[in-house]
Order: sequence, then C-alpha cells, then structure tokens
Amino acid sequence: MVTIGDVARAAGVSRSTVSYALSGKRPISRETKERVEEAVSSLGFTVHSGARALATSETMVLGLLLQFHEDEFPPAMLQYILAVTTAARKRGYDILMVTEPDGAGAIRRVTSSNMVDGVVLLDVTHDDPRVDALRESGKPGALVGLPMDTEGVDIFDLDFSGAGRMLVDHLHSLGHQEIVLISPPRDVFQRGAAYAWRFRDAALERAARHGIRLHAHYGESQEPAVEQSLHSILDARDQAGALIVHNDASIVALPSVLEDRGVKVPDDLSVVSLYSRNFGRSFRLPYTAVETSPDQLGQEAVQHLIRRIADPDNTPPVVRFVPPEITDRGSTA
Amino acid sequence: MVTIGDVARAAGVSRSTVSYALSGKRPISRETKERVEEAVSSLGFTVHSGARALATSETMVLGLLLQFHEDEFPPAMLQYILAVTTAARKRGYDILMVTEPDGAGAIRRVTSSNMVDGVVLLDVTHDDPRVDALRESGKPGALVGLPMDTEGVDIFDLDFSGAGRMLVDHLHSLGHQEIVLISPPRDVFQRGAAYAWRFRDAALERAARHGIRLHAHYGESQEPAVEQSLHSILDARDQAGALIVHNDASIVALPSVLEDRGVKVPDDLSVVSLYSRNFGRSFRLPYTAVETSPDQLGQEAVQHLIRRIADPDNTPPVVRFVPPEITDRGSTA
DNA sequence: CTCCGGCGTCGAACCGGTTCGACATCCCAC
DNA sequence: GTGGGATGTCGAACCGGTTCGACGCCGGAG
Repeated sequence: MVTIGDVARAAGVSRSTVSYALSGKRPISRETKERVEEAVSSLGFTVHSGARALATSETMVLGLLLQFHEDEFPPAMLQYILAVTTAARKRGYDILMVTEPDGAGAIRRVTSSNMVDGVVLLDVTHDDPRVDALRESGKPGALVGLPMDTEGVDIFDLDFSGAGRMLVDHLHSLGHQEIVLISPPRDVFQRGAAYAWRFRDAALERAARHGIRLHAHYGESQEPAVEQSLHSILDARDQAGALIVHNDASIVALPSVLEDRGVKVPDDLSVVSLYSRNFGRSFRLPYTAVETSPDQLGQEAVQHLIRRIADPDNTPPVVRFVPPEITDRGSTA
Repeated sequence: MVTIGDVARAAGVSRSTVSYALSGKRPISRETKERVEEAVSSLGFTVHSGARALATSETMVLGLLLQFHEDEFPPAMLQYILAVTTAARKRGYDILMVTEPDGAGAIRRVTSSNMVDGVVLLDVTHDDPRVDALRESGKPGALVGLPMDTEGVDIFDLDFSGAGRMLVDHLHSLGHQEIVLISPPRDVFQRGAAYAWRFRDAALERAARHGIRLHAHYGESQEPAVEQSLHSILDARDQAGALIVHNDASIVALPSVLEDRGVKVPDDLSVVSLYSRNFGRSFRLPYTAVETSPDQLGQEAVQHLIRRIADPDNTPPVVRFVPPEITDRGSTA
C-alpha cells in the first residue's frame, strides 16, 4: 500500500508537509501543493483510516443501532435505515450497522473500542437500557423514539400525540361518533415503545372530549394473525363508521380484508392511518394518513449528531417532535 | 481512555506482556495472566480498534454494498441485509453499510482506506462495475448475484434457472397448458440483473419442451402501477389457468387484485411464486413458492468471505447456486 | 539598516496497539 | 556437569498518519 511517506518522497517534501498540503491546516505554497497533489494522484494515495483514527481519534463512522423485533413490521424500519445512511454519507460519514440483540452491550462495544464517533438509536423505548449505556459511553448520540429520561441525549421523533389528536379531530369534523383504533401489537406496548401509547392516549383523550366513542384494539404483526385480528375486530365493531390504523402490518393487510368483507372506503367506512409517502408507494395504500417522515427524522438526527460531534460543548440538547401533517387521499366521508 | 500501557503499569508488567496475555499468542504464566485480566477488568480496558487496525491491518469489519433501485421492492433487500449482518456478528465482524449510488467508487473508497477486510455485494448485475473495482482492490469479496465474469470472485445465488424449470414442471405435472409469467420490471432486465432472465429463459425453454404456452410479461415495482399492470395482464390472458409470479411487488399485491376480480385460488387459477418464508410472513402470501433462502445465502457468503480473509491463498473460488426447494401451500390445481 | 511578523517547511513526538528478537530461568537428558 | 529446548518476559521497532515547536526566509515598517 502507498503511504504518506511515499508521497512525500515522490514530491520531495517531508511527511508533515504532505499532511498539511492535503488538510490545508497550515499555509503551503502553490507549487508545493501542486507537486503533492500530483504525487498523490499518480501513486493513488489514500489515507489509512485506522492510522488517521489513531492520530485524530475521529473515525468518520456513525453507529446505527437497531433491532428487528418479532412484533414489528420490518419494511417500516428500512425507511429509517435508508434515511440515516444517506444523510450520513452526504456529510462524509459511514454507517456501522449494529443489530445484535444486546443493544446496551453493543453500544459499549462500539464506543469503548472507538469504532464510531457517535451513534443513532432507532426505536428507543421508555426504559431502554441502551440509553444508559450511551450516557456512560460519553459519546454523542441521537435517538429516534422517546425514553423516560431525556437528560443528556437528543431526541427526534414524530409528535405522535399530536397525530392522534389530529386524526380524531379530522374524523370528528366529518361527524363520526364511533371510531375503532387499531394500535400496535400488545408486545410493543409491553416493550415500552412510547409511540404506541402516546398516540393511543392522545386519541382516547381527544375522543372523550368530543364525546366520541373510541374503541382501542391491539393489532398483530405477522400473517396470518394480522388478517384474522382485523376480521375479528371488524366483526365486533361493525357499527363503527371510522377506523384509525396505527400499525404497519395491519394497514398493509387492510385493503384485501376490506375487499373480502365487501366494505367500500369511504362509503361504508372511513379509514385514516400513519405511514410515510414511500411506504405507501411500496404497497397499495389509498388512505388519508399522517406522514411519518422517516426521511426528515433520519436526516435531522444525523445532522444534529454530527454537529454535536464537531462541537460537543456548544451544541444545545434537542427534543424535537416533528409536527404531524395529514395527507388527504380521500378515504374519509 | 485507558490504554494497554495503563494495564501494564497496573499489573506490573510490560505492554507486550499484556498484549500476549490477552491474545494468547505466546505462553504467559498463570499468575501473570491473572494479574493482567484483573487489571483489564478493574480499569475497563478495551482495545482501540484504530490502533489495532493500524498494527495488524485487520479491521474486523466487512463492507456491505447495496443500492435501493426504484425498480426493486425494498422489503426483499432487507432480508439479505439482516442475514449478512447477523452472520457477520456471529463471527466477530461488524458491518459497514454502504449505499451510495456510485458503487464502484464506494468500493475503492472503503478498500483503499482499509476500512474493511472484505466486502459483500448485493444484487450484482451482469456487467456490474463494482466487480471490476473489487478485483482491482485486491480485497476478498463475496457476491450475491451473477456477473458476466466470475474470475477471482465468489458467487452465492439461488439457482434461478433451476427454479424456473421446477415451477414449470410443477404446473405441467398438474396438466396446465397455458401459463402467464410475471417477471421483474423491464428496468431490472435492462440493468442486467441476471436473475431475471435466468429464471425467465429457463421457464420459457422448459415450457417449450413440454409444449406449454408461456406468456411472459413485465411486472411493475411501485403502486399503483403494480396493481394496474396485474389487472391488464390478467385481462389480456384470461384463458390461462396458471400464473408464475417472479416479482416481489406483484406477489404482494396479488391477493387483493385476485379478490377484486373474484378469482379463486386454486380453483380458478393456480399460482406459484418465489419468496422466502419470512417474506411470506410479513404479508399474506398463501402461495406455493420456491424458497429464495436469503438467510442461507447471506450466511454462506459471509462464512466463505471470512475464510478467504483468514487464508486468501488456500481458499478455492466458489460459484454456489443454492438448489431451489418448493414449498407447497396448496395454491395449485 | 535593523527589527519584526508572516509564510512555508521540516523534524520529532505521539496516537495505542502488535510483534520480533533477545535473554534469563528452569528442567531434563546424556 | 553440561548442553539444549521450552517457558516466560522485556524492550524496541513498527504500523501510517497528525500536530506541535522551531527555524529560515522574505518583505515592509521604522
């Protein structure tokens, strides 16, 4: 491999001069800089990332921590992965993807060995053990999802409470008096994923205020249970005129279930949900929905994380809830 | 941060002795080893990965190169990502996920800067520029997908030709004389993704041998085009008694399209496809299908890659086609 | 003419590990 | 009693960068 010493020899200067010529951290004459650049490209020099990491204690790598739970719909997670990865690359960072089940241990591993300059945690739960591990590590971290204790960490999430209120208001303004809510599976609540109850509680509270009956049910995450649960919920609540679906697996399965039952949207039933534009494009989801904005969340998380890495002391802590935005696809009446 | 020097001082030995005590590459007495381990755990020592990478020129990181094309169904890709990641972690490797559009440049970047010990390329096409970049890099690489020139690289893929023959045979044995094939979108063929024509050509050839009429059509990748294309294909071929779906987006959309048309499977139409068991669990896919085995492919690719990293000279080149296996879900008659 | 400051470059130290050669000790076989 | 191999440890060199202090040179101000 070609080292900075080879470049120095070819250009007839010292190693430090090469380093300064490339980094620009000290003034270097035009001619010298040109000779260095010439040598670099003719020899095909690239910095050895390990050597640089050792010298600067910066790796230009971010850790992306996530887990694939049985109770979650994998394609939804993918959107965040993609958003974080492209946002990071655009700013010169690479992504180390860490998926092992022991998330707290994984954080300790990648931070204490200095593999990453910071981490992004996806799908953070109320009492997520990874958050403590992150604090102890002393490395900057950005969370997607809301933990109990937000001290010292930056949060980026959708305003699920606002989304719940917004969807209930929307249905209320159309005159609906009885609504069925399909929440994430029970396991998601038990794991402590705050987004599930933040949405549900806000929706229930808002419905009560309007004097609307709101029946909350748990959805499922894997077929064929998803479809069966939809059928039995709809059987039990066939007098309700509107449906709020806060569960990816259920919303994907819904079109075929409704066709099966001969239910027409929006004539027989109004349907609203939450999903991102791109998610809606992978499947056939012609429903009015709150945009979940994974692209925006991922990008903001990465951007802020990088700012904090660059200047840990002058970066104010952030708890950012992206305001919900409704996209009307005409599935309500 | 605590370095190997701190450990050495605490244990009252030299730095090299600590290194040998931890690596076991030279005999160290029981008492010394114990004192070192004691110091390590009380100080909380972890090796600095950059420093180790510099000294050993091994990073214990694998690059995972992939792109999300518009013409592909993202959830399908996810299965490979997951398989590769877990297989790597099980063997002590981390995964650097690289998704930028310029794949060849990305390979040069991560290999020449020594960020990874080897790479896994997903979704390799016939004339994939990444393959040349990989060869030039001199780093080991494992490909999923079949390039034109397999010289010097290891290939892991499903036997799509065999799968095509197997599904046609299956339908033929049931007496079908007219079959519709839904292939991946035209763009996938044009990009040179060999799996698309390997499957189609083998199916066509086999059908011809049996004297079966096989009508091949292109599918779509995004809604609402997926559904529209399914309808128009089925309109045009309504006399066919069997359907082979070789396209993830189309198979996911199929149940609701068939319900819409009042077509019963398998009474009115026999349906076969290709997808993995887990994929079938995320959606409602009650169809007889060839298992695409992303888990197995990812695991074999990683396993072989790691073997080659450890011993590049004594690792024979591999072109491995996983034999197709059919899972009968009763969707044919 | 001299002094000073900025520009451009160099050498050396350092980052935190691994590994090689050397050496001391001990035990065993001859 | 001695030679030799195995065992256990150390010091130094090295991996490939970055960065700090020093220094020579040049031009402008006084």
